[in-house]
Amino acid sequence: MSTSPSLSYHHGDLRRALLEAALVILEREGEAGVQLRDLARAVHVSPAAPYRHFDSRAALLEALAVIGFQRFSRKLEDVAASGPAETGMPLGHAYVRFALDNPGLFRLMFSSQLRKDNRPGLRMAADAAFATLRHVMGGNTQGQRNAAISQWARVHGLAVLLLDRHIALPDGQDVEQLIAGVLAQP
Amino acid sequence: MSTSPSLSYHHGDLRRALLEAALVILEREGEAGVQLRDLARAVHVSPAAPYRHFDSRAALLEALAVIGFQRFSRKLEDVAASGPAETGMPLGHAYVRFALDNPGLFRLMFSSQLRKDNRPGLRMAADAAFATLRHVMGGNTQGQRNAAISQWARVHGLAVLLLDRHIALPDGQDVEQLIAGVLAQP
DNA sequence: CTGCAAAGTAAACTATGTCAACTTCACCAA
DNA sequence: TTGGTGAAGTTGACATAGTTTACTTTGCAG
Repeated sequence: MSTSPSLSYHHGDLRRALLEAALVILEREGEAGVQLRDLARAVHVSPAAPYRHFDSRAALLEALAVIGFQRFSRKLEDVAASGPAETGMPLGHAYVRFALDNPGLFRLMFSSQLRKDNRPGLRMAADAAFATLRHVMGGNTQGQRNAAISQWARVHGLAVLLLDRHIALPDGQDVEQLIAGVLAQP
Repeated sequence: MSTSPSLSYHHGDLRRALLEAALVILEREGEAGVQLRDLARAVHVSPAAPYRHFDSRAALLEALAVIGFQRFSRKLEDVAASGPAETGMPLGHAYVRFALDNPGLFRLMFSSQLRKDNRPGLRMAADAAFATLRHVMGGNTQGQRNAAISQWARVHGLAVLLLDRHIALPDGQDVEQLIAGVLAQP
């Protein structure tokens, strides 16, 4: 999958290579571990090379987060398409599972660092993903809206609290059981 | 409240002064804005002075987060003490309100950056705060436990999503109404 | 009065993001 | 074929922030 190691002056697909390397590091060391110089070294280019493709480190992180939202959105759509959504449970489960499967990415997507410098791309990607949610959950009246937000908040909160290991697992119970148990609540 | 501007060589209460300055900056610029050199300058000491009181920047941030959890815990206890907790609503409301009133602090408390370097002090402060929650909500059976976690997750998720402005307010509705509406859901 | 340890200072080291000036190279018009 | 041009990389340097080491000041115990 990795680009052919053309030893030429030009890398050929540096942007993608940087993002791939960044994703690996992001999951292994978290956002702070994603350093432009390291990425450059990992891909065998000079420290300044990434600037041909990203205005700044923040821009690269934004690109990562956007990718994250796209994958996230896709996952949710898949689930929504497969089942007729009797309950929101499968959707909620997919939401939490995505977070647990991509901890670094998920945290980056909801990082407040990125939110500060108002990056329209990120906002749009996030809105698109949430639009999927909103569409699936439906609800026009205020009551339905509140119910939908309540569900969303619960699922999101569960994901975040599990990610940060704030919820202690009772011995003999695995995460899946816990998620199912919590999402089964009214 | 600020320490008397004793122009002496020794500051007198540098640790507290640093934390106070850090809290202000934390709320104004977020975690990234909390820089040791800036804090030192703000308190009129040399850049290395903070190291007499904190091993590292991370240690200072941890101290801030611990303070946050203590305040948080106290808020929750106050609410729990005042009302007989018919519903969890007042507690949940206090939870969300704390987040909205102290955005920088709240985000720091749940920052994954700090969690990485396993800081026992932070973990203990967090556990103490959550113990309050657990105590108030009660619940020994697995069903009760799941219900409690469900409530907790919903409240936490609501706080986080509101902080990051991911929940759009319908026009003519303020945040309080939204919180009440969501927490009123079954 | 004396001396010692706590609390600050000064100066330097390192790492990282970032920029400016230069270089290569693929590609295309003449 | 040739020559130039712009995109993509390189080199070298700068600024800033965290951190360390060696030195200085000063309150205070004995």
